[in-house]
Amino acid sequence: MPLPADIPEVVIDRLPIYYRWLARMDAEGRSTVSSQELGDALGVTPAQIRKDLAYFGRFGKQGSGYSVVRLVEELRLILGLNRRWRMVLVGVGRLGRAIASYQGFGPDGFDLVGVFDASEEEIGGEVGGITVRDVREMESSLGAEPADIGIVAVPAEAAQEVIDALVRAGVRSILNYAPITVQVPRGVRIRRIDPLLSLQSMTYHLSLETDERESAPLQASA
Amino acid sequence: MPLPADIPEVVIDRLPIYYRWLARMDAEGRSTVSSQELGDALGVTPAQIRKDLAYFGRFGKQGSGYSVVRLVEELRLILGLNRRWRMVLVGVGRLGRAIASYQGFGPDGFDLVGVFDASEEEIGGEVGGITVRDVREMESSLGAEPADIGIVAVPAEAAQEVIDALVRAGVRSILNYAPITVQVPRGVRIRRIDPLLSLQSMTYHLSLETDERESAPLQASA
DNA sequence: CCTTGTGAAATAGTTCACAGCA
DNA sequence: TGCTGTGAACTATTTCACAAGG
Repeated sequence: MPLPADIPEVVIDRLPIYYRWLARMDAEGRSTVSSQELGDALGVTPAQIRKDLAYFGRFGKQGSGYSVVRLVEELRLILGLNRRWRMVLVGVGRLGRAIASYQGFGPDGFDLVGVFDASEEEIGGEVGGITVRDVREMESSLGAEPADIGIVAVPAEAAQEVIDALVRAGVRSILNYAPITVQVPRGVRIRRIDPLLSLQSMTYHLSLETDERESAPLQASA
Repeated sequence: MPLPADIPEVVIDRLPIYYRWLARMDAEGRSTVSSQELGDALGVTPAQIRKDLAYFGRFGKQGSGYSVVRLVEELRLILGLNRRWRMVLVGVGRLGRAIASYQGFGPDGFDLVGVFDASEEEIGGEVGGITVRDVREMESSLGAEPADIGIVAVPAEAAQEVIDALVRAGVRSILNYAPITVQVPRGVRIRRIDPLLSLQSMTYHLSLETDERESAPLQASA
């Protein structure tokens, strides 16, 4: 592999989107695709797609475009989807249970291998087919059986503490569902899944539109 | 209000993050905060915070910083959080049910006012205290009782169709939980909640780290 | 003719650094 | 003194536009 220099994060974020569409096309038997068509399907400019892919190699053929199978395979390698990843979940409230029972991660190479909670009532119980362990023994558990990714689904108040523990346990990538901004040391990667933030930025635009609509008659008559 | 020109989307996306932290500080009785402290808490540079806020007005005081209550109130107005928003949910599978029963939206002004599904077995049932209606009557239902925001939690195959129907029904903001990229006409705002994409971009970095660690000894000896 | 890969140009976003005010 | 608001400088990202290859 070319093992690239430093690729902008935005580029990395788009690759899974390309990958998903291409994998679907591949499953449907499509053999080639142009940056134009891929871009049309995904709402991205063709130039951007070509630039993004060019960071990693020269996968296309002038005149015909990209081989779908080839590109799927390249993206699998680039994104590290050619192996399985071990995830642990912390928090088995409503949300944690929903995540644990979600069947959509497994087929893509993500295995839930551990579940932790702080509540006496949950510890020892079973969630998503896995026995819930005490979050206080998480650090030592992960020492013996490391995990690649931590999923945090605890209340906001507990999130920082849980994330600190995950980091101490050597987890370098965290998916945070708790509605709070937490600190992580350099080298640890954290992503938030926070629908409320999305809703609140959407209402900014909705409010603007309402204001415009209300003031439009005034402007028209002015 | 200043009713600003065109604010970059990234700025709008940060406001709810500021808002959340400030609301918490306000609840704890904090009276003022500097851009420095806010930035430290949220992992943002102070200059960025000042620039972001300056798009909307001059809320700070030299020497002392920002009044927390004042800023919370300003952000409430800017983000349109001074009123309630009507949301409809489409899809009552596992994920849809989890969303419907999530109690975290209500306190922030988001009300679930309608739930739709395509399955005969679900229609007429109850989810999150609301009767599930046939998605085929969604358009006319929303004509009578409009909604501001649509939440899509259907399988990927159905998502585009459902979103088209929401758009026809006049919904201008959509939160898409379906694992697929869909098309919306200009003027309609869509945000995806897609944990798998986050995981897949995290594994890019995880793979890189693994590669580095493995090749480090070779480099050291070279 | 069609479509890639890519420098160069353009646009967008962030950070600096400091005047000015409390 | 401490901190905001803000032009100016810088950095990042996107788009353009075209040579070159199939």
